Amino acid sequence: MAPKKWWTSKEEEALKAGVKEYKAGNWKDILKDPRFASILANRTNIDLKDKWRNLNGGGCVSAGRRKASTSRPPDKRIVPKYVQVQDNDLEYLKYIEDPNGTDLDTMMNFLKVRIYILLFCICFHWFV
Amino acid sequence: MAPKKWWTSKEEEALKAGVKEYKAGNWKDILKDPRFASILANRTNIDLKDKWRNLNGGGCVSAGRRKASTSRPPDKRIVPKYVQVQDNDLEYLKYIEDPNGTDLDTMMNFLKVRIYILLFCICFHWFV
DNA sequence: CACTAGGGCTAGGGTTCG
DNA sequence: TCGAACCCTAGCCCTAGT
Repeated sequence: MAPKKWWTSKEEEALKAGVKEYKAGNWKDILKDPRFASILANRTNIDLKDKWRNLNGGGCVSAGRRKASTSRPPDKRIVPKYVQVQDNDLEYLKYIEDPNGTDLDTMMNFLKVRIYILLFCICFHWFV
Repeated sequence: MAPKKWWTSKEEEALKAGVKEYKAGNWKDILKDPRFASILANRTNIDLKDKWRNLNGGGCVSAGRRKASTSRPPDKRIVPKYVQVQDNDLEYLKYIEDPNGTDLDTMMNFLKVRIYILLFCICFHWFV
């Protein structure tokens, strides 16, 4: 088995746009489109098919049918090893590219930059 | 939820022998082996995997899949809806009580307090 | 050989129950 | 509360059919 390559939002959006353009099933056509080729460079037509299946509830691709989702609603509970992103946190994260989430290190770097800018503004204000 | 079927010693020994033969991760191969098939008749490959995980303290299970490593490296991966806590992030989080993690809002409030303290120290230093 | 549909498999986090 | 057993699903693989 190859190590899992998790789909990024960018890839997911490219796939959705590709399906909108070429319809589901024409995976190779999507891959060959120059608009999506670079984004989906390390995805195969099989990968596209599998991802589309997952996006549609794991059922079959053309006629979706699947039992009701049993997934837990995104409440405020403590999540071991993970920090859950709440809706009201989006304000803090809106400048981070991936809307689906990001690793904490990236977020921390983002916050550091914000702090440095804030400090610079304060210093500038006091000097002039 | 299905009623729990507790593992017998015989099943456990068969699982261990199967892992010795086929390496952990090849659960279906173990089930198909005639030496173990009858003993593990009412266990699925998922059951084998889960049991092996329990036998090994809940950690990583598959050390020898036939084709390649399937385990995803635990670094920097993008996690939709979740922000993974990295080892080098513990520095930021060590003052938060819950060792298992916390929701992002709590962490953000913690960071805000740290920033206010920092600003106060700077102001104090400049005034005196 | 190239491509797609669909079933099957594993890993790993989550959930339930004793 | 804790852990064994079970559930859920993303991503990948395998095979049949065209």
